[in-house]
This record gives sequence, C-alpha cells and structure tokens, in this order.
Amino acid sequence: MAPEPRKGERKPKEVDHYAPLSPPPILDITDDELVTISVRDLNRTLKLRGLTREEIVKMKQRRRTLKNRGYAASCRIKRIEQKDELEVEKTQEWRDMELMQEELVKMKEEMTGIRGRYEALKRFAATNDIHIPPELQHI
Amino acid sequence: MAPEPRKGERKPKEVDHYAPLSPPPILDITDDELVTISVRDLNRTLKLRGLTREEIVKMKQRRRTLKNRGYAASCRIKRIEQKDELEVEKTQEWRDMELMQEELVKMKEEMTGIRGRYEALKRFAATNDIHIPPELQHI
DNA sequence: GTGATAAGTAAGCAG
DNA sequence: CTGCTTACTTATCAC
Repeated sequence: MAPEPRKGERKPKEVDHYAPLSPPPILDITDDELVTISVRDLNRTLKLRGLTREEIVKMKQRRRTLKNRGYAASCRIKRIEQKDELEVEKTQEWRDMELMQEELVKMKEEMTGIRGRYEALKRFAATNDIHIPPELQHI
Repeated sequence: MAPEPRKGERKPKEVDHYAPLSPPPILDITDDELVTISVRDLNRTLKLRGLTREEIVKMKQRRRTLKNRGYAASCRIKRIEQKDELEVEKTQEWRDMELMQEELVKMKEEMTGIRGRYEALKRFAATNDIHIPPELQHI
C-alpha cells in the first residue's frame, strides 16, 4: 500500500530556480554537488573558472538557498518528531494511570475486607466478654 | 516586561511585493482593503476602472497571495496551540499521577497499620486461649 | 473561490 | 559562515 500523501504535499523540487535559462549555468554543477562541496573547494573552482564577482555572489547565494532548503526540511522533521514524542508520552502516562487506578481499586477492596474482619473480630470479642487492650480497639 | 522575541522572528511585511515600483499601483488599494473586500465588489471596481485583463489577473493573484498569508499565519498559530495543549495535558496528567501516588502510599501505610493490629489481636487471642471463628482467622 | 498544509525562500538570530 | 526558526510564498489538495 502506498504511504498516503499528506494534505498540501508538494513534489520535491525538480527545476533549479537559481540556474537562469539564459545565460546557461555558469558552473554546471548540480544542486547536490553544490550543497555538498566545501567552501574551500567551491572558492577554488570559482576562481579557476574565472567567474565574475557577480557570478560568484550568485553561486554563493544559490548554495546558501540550497542549504536553507535542507535546514527547513530538518526543522519540519524535528517539529513533527517532537509532537509525536509528546503524544507517545501522553499515551504512556495514560496507561500508567490506568494501572495505578486498578491497583488503587484493588487495594480499596482489600481494605474494606480487612476492616470488615477486624470489626467482626471486635464484635466477637464483645459478645464473648473478652476485653481487648485499648491500643487494639480503634478502627 | 517585553514579550521576548522568538528565535527566527521576522518583521511583519511592510512593503508590498505586488505593487511594482513602475508602473505605480494599478488600483491604489491597501493590502488590508484588498483582502477584505468581497469578490463581487472587487470585480465591479476592477471593471469600473477599466483595467486590462493582465492587470486584473495580477490583482486577483495579489489578493490570493494576501489570503494565503493569512492562512499560513493561522496554520502556524493552530500548530503552536495544539502543541501547548498537549503539554498542558501532559502536565495535568503528571499532577493527577502524583496525587494518585500519594493516595496509594497513604493507603499502603493504613493497610500496614490495620494488618498489624489485626495480627496483634489474633496474638492476644492466642495468648488468652480465646478461640476465634475460622472465617476471621486469615490474614 | 476558500481554506489548509507541505515544501521552498528569505530574514534574522546565535554560535 | 553554519544551522535553526519564523514569516512569507507557492503548489496542491479537498470542499
């Protein structure tokens, strides 16, 4: 089964907004390469090709934009992960609460039982004229 | 105390990207007015001013973008509200859990106490040769 | 057309 | 400069 598309989902970018149709790409480097290459290597390549200052600035900006694209993606991922985490924690706490509630109920029943027997014992003592020490008489 | 600015906060939009510097605004309407006016009224005004088809399309697009800006804002607000809600619920559950835990501890202490007295009562009976009915002997 | 949402772009802050 | 986060823009989807 396909992973059901989300609501406003968009296809990943295929065209490169930063490579103007004319003039053609000044360096002929893919987005992936440009965003991966080190600044040092990029500068060297730029210098070797003899790009103008303006072209260099454009290439740098294109690189920055590509980086930003990645940052934005990880930021979104992080956000939904945190939300999922919160929900998981909530569910877990809810389960713990249920368990505790059960334990509490069981204990209350046990308490009622023992209280009953304790009272019965005292009544038994009373009807048989047995004198119980005072420290054993309450509740 | 100022409401501490958020991390990547940006100034709200002041300039209108959709009103090109030249030629000047084709309709001289503010963003707020444009996004508020009804489609019917907008169409009437557009027709009255005798705008070209292209200008009308541009104006419509500007309106759509302004609307989208609002949608995006409410979407963001909704998201942070939901997150806050989750956190509040988590905190509340945590509090409830604490209370329940306390109650459980108190009950366990009470139980220990009553068990002790019950046992003492039975020992008292035993040392005094009192015969307790079998249904009152366990625990 | 309206509203919502995911992805992408740009501004601004922190390090 | 890098990385992140927010506001904004755009593409899409549902109604």
